[in-house]
Amino acid sequence: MTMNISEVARRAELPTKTVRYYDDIALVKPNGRSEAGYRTYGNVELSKLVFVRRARAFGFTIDECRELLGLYEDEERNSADVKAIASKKLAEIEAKQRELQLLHDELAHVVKNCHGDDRPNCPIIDYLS
Amino acid sequence: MTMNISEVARRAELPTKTVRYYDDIALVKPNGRSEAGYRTYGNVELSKLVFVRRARAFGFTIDECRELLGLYEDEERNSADVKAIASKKLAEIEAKQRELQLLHDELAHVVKNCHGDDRPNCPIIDYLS
DNA sequence: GCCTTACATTCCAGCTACTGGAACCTCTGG
DNA sequence: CCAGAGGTTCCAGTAGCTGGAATGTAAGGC
Repeated sequence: MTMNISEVARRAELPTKTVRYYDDIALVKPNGRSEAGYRTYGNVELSKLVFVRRARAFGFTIDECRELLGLYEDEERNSADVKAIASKKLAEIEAKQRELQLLHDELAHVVKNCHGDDRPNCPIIDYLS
Repeated sequence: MTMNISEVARRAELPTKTVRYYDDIALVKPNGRSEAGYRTYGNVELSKLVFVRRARAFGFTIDECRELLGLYEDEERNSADVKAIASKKLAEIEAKQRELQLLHDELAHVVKNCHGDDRPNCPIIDYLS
């Protein structure tokens, strides 16, 4: 399964520009180049791109993504290290889940309590103050 | 309850630099200035800052935050509009929740399946490929 | 074989959302 | 009155893309 940049980008749900940028900064490298110099990608690279997209969407920095990808790549690293880093990131994600729930609830409150007709003065204003 | 910038920043869990920046771009304005020109903040501004911090942490842009804050502020806007915008954002947040769960599960898989001793070769490598 | 169209390349400029630092002013306690 | 903490503005720099120009290449129709 070998793909050009636009196909891997489409599947990873990332702009091609971003995929090219991730190559430039050596975050996710193509698995090779064609005769003409086109980047080629396989399924492993696709998985990494999807993973990075998700991690980036939740505020992990590029360097943190590098660290997270390292979990999959560095077979030399012993698995106690892997487990320690992954556990730390997992705790961060769980904290993010709780915060996201709070944001969700705040907005749900708006949706639930605004009557949805044309009367002005949404009750959320009192709620916030 | 009136606060200086450092106190409101501490409570909102934002850097003072960022709070000052949000004033500059007119996202969250202080409720006034002291004699000496110090920014002053009340509870409403604090709530807004917390709300913005959460929204920003999940990839909403500054302009989207402006729109979301508008839900609380614009008493002229009829509540059908408010409800429509809030519902749209709520759907986005729910999509983010599902994506975050996927990221969580992927990492949990690492934590669960890496034996956590010093044997190399974490099984996640096979899982990804 | 050539033309068109779509897609690829590099490079460089610009944008968003901060972030650090300099130079300076002000409030507070000893 | 002075030190130190915390406030101000302004300007420069960073992270992570993102758009555009100039150019090269693969694939199907005439």
